[in-house]
Amino acid sequence: MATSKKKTKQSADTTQASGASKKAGGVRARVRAELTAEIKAAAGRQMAESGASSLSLRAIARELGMASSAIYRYFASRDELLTALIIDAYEDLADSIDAAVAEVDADDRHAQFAALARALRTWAVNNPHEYALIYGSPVPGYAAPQDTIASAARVPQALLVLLMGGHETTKPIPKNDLSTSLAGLIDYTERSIDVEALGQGVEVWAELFGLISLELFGHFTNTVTDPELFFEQAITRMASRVIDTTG
Amino acid sequence: MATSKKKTKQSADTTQASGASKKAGGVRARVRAELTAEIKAAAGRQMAESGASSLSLRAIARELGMASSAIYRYFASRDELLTALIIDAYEDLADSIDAAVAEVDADDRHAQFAALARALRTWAVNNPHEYALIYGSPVPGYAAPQDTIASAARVPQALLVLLMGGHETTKPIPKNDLSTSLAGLIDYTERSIDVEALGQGVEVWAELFGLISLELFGHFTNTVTDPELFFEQAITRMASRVIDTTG
DNA sequence: TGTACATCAGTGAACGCGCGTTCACTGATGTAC
DNA sequence: TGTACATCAGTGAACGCGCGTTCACTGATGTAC
Repeated sequence: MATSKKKTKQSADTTQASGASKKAGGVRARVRAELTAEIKAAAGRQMAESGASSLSLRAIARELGMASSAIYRYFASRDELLTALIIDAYEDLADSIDAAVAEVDADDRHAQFAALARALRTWAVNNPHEYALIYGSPVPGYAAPQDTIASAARVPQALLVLLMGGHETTKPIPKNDLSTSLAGLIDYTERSIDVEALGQGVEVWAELFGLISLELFGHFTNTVTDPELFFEQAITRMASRVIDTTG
Repeated sequence: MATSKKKTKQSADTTQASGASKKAGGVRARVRAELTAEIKAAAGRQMAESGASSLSLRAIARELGMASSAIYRYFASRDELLTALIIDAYEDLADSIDAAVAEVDADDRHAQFAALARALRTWAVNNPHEYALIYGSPVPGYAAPQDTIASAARVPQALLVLLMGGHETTKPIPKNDLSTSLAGLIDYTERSIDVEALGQGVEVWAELFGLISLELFGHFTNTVTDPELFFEQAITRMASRVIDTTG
């Protein structure tokens, strides 16, 4: 709006990247979507080689055989590309988990939890750099914008749904330390879940990420010899904690 | 040894950084140790601002008011400095934990575990970048050398000692999935600990790091409203798991 | 205690590199009449 | 169906930056006799 209009035609050039084309079905729009995907794919490949923080727009352009400046037709900046990758990672992980849980008998909640846990670890092992991108140390100088939050929430949401299945309540939320520390979560679930069960859920959630992070980031080397096997056994114990709790 | 000796005097220049001075008590050696510490301190300050992966020798030199090449009298490369920082972080954390545990009655193992857990989280909260450096996603392009392993081991060692106190055994190790997955750890403890207890120990260990990582890396925002309070409650439950198990 | 020599810390210039981002441009594709 | 114009994708040069590392050097500090 308040942009300077010194030059005649091309003054709107700068903010071009973010806006999609008008007609969703148009040829141009389709080609644009394809190239956007290709850029993200190349970025993913690069991340797999040297990690998220050394992701370089120039290297991506090189790989795709285009001028480095051309990337700016698709992403306004390196940060915007990073954001897109983060969202994609969350969405991909959430899709994997949802699909795995959906394949299991809805009544067998132990099995559902096991499916969830396995899907989480499998995705992490197969996409270690994407995992590090979203659950490892934050990329320096990058601040995740609001856009990522909705996608990020989809992942724990899957466990929350599981909890809801067995620990619904209409009782008033007790006023204690647990309800204080989990205030945000309690609001998020619209006060429909037993607080003790919610607490166990968060603990198990943490253990899942702890197990996966310790494994992926190399802290199980020479001690936990077979992390997959250990994970499998931990699943059983975690399932008990998260399913069998009584509020 | 096989280095080219084109020039007369200074040919041994290159490998100067790693070798300490001869006399430990000499003035030069003391000054050298001080400056080494100052470099590491500056590096720490820089890390606190922008993370470990953007650590720059030039920036450190600038902060200390010296030529960037002078750093090479103290550290042979950026990687060597990183290694030193990693070792320092492990050592500092292990010292904190050991000190905290030592302050508690040796017979009260619940209290000992609580002290350990609290010391771990407190250190992490106070040194978030050091924590990320050692327990977050690995710094791209950096491979931790053997030197770090001994220091790294000191941290879980503290929990192991706690476990040994209550779950010593001379029974033969059973041949099952658990003993297979934990083979490395079992060897490390010289087969003197109950395997079930060891498994619980690893799980609790993972939960501790999961809780801290999720908190520090921003995944508790808006859900776990008071992470410290929640951690405190989780400690009690984790202590039961790790102390009260019977093999 | 004094002198000759070796060692060491620190300098400043330079090499070679890669990066994000901007800019004015050319040509192709779409749109309105 | 054809023409005029606006939009868009992509180019290539350039700006300005910071980085790790090497090198030949100067001067100060330590060591051996």
